[in-house]
Amino acid sequence: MSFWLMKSEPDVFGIDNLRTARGKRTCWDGVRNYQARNFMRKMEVGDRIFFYHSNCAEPGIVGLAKVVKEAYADHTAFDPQDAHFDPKSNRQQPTWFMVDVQFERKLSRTITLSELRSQAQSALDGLLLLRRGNRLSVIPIAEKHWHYILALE
DNA sequence: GCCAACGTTGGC
DNA sequence: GCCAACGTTGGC
Repeated sequence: MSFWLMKSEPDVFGIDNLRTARGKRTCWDGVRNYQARNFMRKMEVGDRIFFYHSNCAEPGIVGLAKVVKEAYADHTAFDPQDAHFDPKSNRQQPTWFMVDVQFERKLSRTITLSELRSQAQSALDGLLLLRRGNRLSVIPIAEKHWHYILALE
């Protein structure tokens, strides 16, 4: 089993959108970055996910989710009407993939980015989320970091 | 293959 | 709204 962090903008799709989605689950479509795509293709059913709110007043981890379907073609790349349409991707040989994720629970409070950053030099050394200039929307989390961060709740 | 221009991400 | 960081594109 592996551990991940996935970013989403709360104004677009926040933790409450996942909580109230049908089956409390959704397909994670729209990823158009090769590194993030490659991480998603490594995901397995049962993998744990930190749900992270980005581009908002208080960026940080707000909930937990899990992988419920492994990577498959992101159909939004085939739709010319979709904002994430990519003419280079096709059904025979898809460029982009998505996984399905399911809500587990909200945290009792937001574990903020600044809080994580304050420990970047010690307990959370090497956390990719804290790497300078990092913009990846899908990030692997070391198991020891996962447990440490959860204990901050 | 280099690199400038451009678009996007995301913290602040 | 600003801007640094980064990825992608396209001319050469």
